[in-house]
Amino acid sequence: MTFTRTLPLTDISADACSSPLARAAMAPDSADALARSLKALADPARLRIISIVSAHADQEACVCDLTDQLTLSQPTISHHLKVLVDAGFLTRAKRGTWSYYSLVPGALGSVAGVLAGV
Amino acid sequence: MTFTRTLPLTDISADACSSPLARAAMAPDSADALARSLKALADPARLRIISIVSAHADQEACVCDLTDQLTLSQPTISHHLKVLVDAGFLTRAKRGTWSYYSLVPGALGSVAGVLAGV
DNA sequence: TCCTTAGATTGACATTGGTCGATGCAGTGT
DNA sequence: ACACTGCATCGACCAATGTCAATCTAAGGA
Repeated sequence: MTFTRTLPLTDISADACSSPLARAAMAPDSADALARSLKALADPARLRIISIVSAHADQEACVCDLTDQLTLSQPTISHHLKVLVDAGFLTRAKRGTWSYYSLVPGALGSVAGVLAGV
Repeated sequence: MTFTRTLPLTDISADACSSPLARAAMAPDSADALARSLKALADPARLRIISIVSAHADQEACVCDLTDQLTLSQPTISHHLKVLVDAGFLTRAKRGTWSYYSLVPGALGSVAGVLAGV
């Protein structure tokens, strides 16, 4: 069944506390995706890892660079690196005995951009 | 005791895998602070809350707006709101029976800016 | 071939974090 | 005064997360 109603412009749907919307809210899916990215970044050790990698002239650092500067065990650092790779912020390149980690270009900026637009 | 050594430009300190630095890495304190902010944002429900608040024309929403749109219990939503207020992303204004939450201007953009500069 | 080294993986542990039901509390209307 | 409503707080529970010691794997050098 359908209704046709004439309402004054000041009518606010059912609830007295609600105010009008200027635009649509974020979709649940987008919120999930952004939250996953932010979770990967929301750790001091991981932020420092990203910072150390990006501080290198060639945007690349090996694990030994990180174990030197972070007061964390090697397995823990390896764990954080995996989280960042899985989240798409770093890539791993193995050369000889060493593993080199690089920033994925634009990944951080993309998250920052989405965040600013929320 | 002090040393004076003459080294070729290609010398890389002690470790063979290390490459030169272009700039300093993030300080541990800064990493902690940024991580705290990101942790507050790194949850789908909280991102949607921020989005719903900012979607309102007056940048303000009451709790009933949120309980309508999020499939979460009222105490859970209240918990998320507290996290966001404590982190400095929202402010609370109680008027009559209702609590209205507003965005703190620039808070989100500030985090996005710091993130982009890491 | 054996030993050493760089780093990833596993398993265990303690801590944090998200969720809800129950309760408390301040405004509002009757 | 009383009941009701909107929201915050509390207590408990379970899942997710950060950390490390121990182990495993692959690459290099003797």
